[in-house]
Amino acid sequence: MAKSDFDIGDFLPYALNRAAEASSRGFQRYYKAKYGMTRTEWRVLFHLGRHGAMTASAICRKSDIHKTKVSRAVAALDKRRLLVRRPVEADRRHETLTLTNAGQTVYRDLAQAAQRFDADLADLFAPEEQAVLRRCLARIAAQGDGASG
Amino acid sequence: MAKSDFDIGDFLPYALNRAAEASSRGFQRYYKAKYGMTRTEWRVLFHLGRHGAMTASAICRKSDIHKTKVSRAVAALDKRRLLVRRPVEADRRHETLTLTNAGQTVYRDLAQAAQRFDADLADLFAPEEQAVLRRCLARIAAQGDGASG
DNA sequence: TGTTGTTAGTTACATTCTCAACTATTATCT
DNA sequence: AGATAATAGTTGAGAATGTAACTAACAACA
Repeated sequence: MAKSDFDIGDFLPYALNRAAEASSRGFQRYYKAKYGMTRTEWRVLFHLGRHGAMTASAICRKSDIHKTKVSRAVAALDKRRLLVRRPVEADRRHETLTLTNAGQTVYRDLAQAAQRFDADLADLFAPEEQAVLRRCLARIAAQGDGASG
Repeated sequence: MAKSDFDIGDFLPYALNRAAEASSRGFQRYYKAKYGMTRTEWRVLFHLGRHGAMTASAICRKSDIHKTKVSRAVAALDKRRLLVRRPVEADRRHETLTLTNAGQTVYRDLAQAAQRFDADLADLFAPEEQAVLRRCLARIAAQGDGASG
């Protein structure tokens, strides 16, 4: 059964990882150099900028980021005054997170930069290829844990 | 220019990351639970198992893993007696790394497991889709740093 | 031979991640 | 009401990573 010539380059998770790292590098350098931001911080900022005020746990659900990472990212963004936390009256375990004006400015800048990087990447492919690629990626992500053993 | 409805899900590096993480999870759990291994350790082991004895710097070149990570992974594998280091007579800066019998056993087990996981993933796609996917991933990885601004 | 530069690999430090334990608040069930 | 469980979010310890500085061995050239 096991082909002895199975190479690590054939291993899909490996190929995905390398592509993910390569494609992230440029944008990562951008927000790191310009705002000293972490990937998690950027993602949290993005969710708030794109979808409006929400609680930390809502971000967790939407993004699949672990709550400790979100918690720390929120603390960092709060410290830099890019967002404010407001306790929810009805349930004081929750805090509503809202971007400040400064936070929205950063969000807009990063969102635009992200679009530029994305467009550059998209140039590598024909439209049909890109469609297939995105479809495949979505399917892999959706399949979640799956994969027997 | 900037479409305001640009969503994080549309951002290719993000989609790649999620797919990479989702696809890695199962296998990662496997080698972590069974051998207490790190991803870097597995990769180093794999290179040695697949391509035979080589030096640490050769592994760095082939795998694009940073030398400090390789160094630590080699130390860990050495400690568990999965490989042996043999200084190269002609140039004593080098060490030849060779898997022990125990190391080869682990390699074979992990290589087979990797193939199983890979096959399960491949089942998500039609053959043409899979071809396109792999081609796209290779192109992204190859493009390396690229991406202008 | 001695100086300078390069390469292989390790070590140190600061940051980030993971995982488990913890506090505070609300929900449930009797 | 009172005990128990669940949820939101934080904190702390240990592992993993990234970056830079370091040691040791070789190369090249005066």
